[in-house]
Amino acid sequence: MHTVHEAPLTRSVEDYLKVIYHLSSQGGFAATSDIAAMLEVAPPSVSGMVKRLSETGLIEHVPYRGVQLTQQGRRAALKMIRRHRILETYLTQQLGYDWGGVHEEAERLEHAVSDRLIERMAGALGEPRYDPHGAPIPTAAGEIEETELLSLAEAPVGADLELREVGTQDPARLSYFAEQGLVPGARLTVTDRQPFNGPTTVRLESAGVRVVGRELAQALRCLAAAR
Amino acid sequence: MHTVHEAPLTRSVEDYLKVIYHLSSQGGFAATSDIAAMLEVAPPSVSGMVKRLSETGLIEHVPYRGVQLTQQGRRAALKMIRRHRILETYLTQQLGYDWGGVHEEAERLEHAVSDRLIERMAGALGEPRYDPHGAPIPTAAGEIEETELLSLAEAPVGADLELREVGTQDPARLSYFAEQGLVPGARLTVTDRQPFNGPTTVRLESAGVRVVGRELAQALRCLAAAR
DNA sequence: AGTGTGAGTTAGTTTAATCTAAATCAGATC
DNA sequence: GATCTGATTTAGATTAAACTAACTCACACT
Ligand SMILES: [Mn+2]
Ligand SMILES: [Mn+2]
Ligand SMILES: [Mn+2]
Ligand SMILES: [Mn+2]
Repeated sequence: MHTVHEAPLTRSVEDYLKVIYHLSSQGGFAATSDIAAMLEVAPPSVSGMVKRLSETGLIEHVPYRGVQLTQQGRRAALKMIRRHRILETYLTQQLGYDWGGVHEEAERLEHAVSDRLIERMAGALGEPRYDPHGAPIPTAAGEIEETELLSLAEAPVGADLELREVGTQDPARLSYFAEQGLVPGARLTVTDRQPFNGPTTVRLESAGVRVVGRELAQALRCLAAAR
Repeated sequence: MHTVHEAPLTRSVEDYLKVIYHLSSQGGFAATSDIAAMLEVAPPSVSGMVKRLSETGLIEHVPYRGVQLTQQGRRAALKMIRRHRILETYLTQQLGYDWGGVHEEAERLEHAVSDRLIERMAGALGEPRYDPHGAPIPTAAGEIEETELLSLAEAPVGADLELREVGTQDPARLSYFAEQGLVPGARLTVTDRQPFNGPTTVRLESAGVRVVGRELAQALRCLAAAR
């Protein structure tokens, strides 16, 4: 089990790997333009980086089709995702950050912390399994829980659901969700959906009725509630 | 009090400013070769950076003599030193780091944290005034305590002293100091000094006698003890 | 005053990461 | 099957930060 040389990755490389992980997690290829959009860089910048990453063996590139992570790349991506989510959890629970402001801070810190620090934070938190947005935290060994979740926008009327994960990192949306009681763990029943991409209406178990437009509903990822 | 543009500083620039601060804190100029040695880069790298920093107005360069910080540069340096020392204190007090391992971690984190995070950490610690090595922490406003300290290597025999600051960041030396009880706050009396740069012998108020070689004694900075 | 030496600077190269402009590809449409 | 179009790649430039090799300066010593 001797790991070879392992040149340290740059901040840029680490961010590319995370984005490629997210874009290809449903099995497909990550497209150049999608990577560019998520990282807010120009497409040629991505082409350049893609060449270097595939020479290093972190990704597989099929020209004009897209990229996928190799085993090595996936390992590195999951390590960064663990760092990011442990940091978000720590900042929220120990330093009073709210779940809107935490992403930006973690986005920078994830590249600067040592493994040691992350494990100390995880220890102080009692090895948390989910971040403040409900996203699963990969283990130090690189395993991640993969639960099929259903977005609220496509849940059938009548379904009893548990909100598990809030899939946005926009502070404004997050603070709106929080004030609506739409947070991970919330129990709800879908009572109505309007046609033509219209809003979904839900009844929250511990609060009132909420009408959620399609765009926001897509970010709310749920699981059939245990009853 | 409107601050102009303020382009964000790079990691490199921030480290240069800190080093220049330390090298010129006794009033003089920081020499190119000293900067190079402390940052572990080649002298021409320093010359190049010096040109850029003086164009930006962060330092004043007198060719062949050295550099000094401008007001703006000093402000930026003190901000980094605050970050570094708050981080060291936080890692030590909240996350179980020992005072040997903490410097390296802070050296990277100081460039990634936000002002907000630093102030949260400082708040959680009760606005600490000294870091784990006894070094004063600049305030958020950029003020730093400047106490004249006497190195143990030059303290007269017979002096009653309080050890205030341990001026090294080498983990091996730090752990040796800790096991000898030579930590900030320790009270001691100088009982002997051998000639020709020989060792200093001290009696620790709450422990026994210690013989300290010249090199280590120079790192122990003391103040005449209040009695 | 002349000279030697070490410190400092200049010149030129390298690598990572970005950009814009231009060329090319692949798949959809006619 | 030819053509259009948007996505992708290539080409070439820029900036930060480092390096080595070569040159130059300041100053101490003779
Ligand atoms: Mn990041
Ligand atoms: Mn998150
Ligand atoms: Mn640093
Ligand atoms: Mn310190």
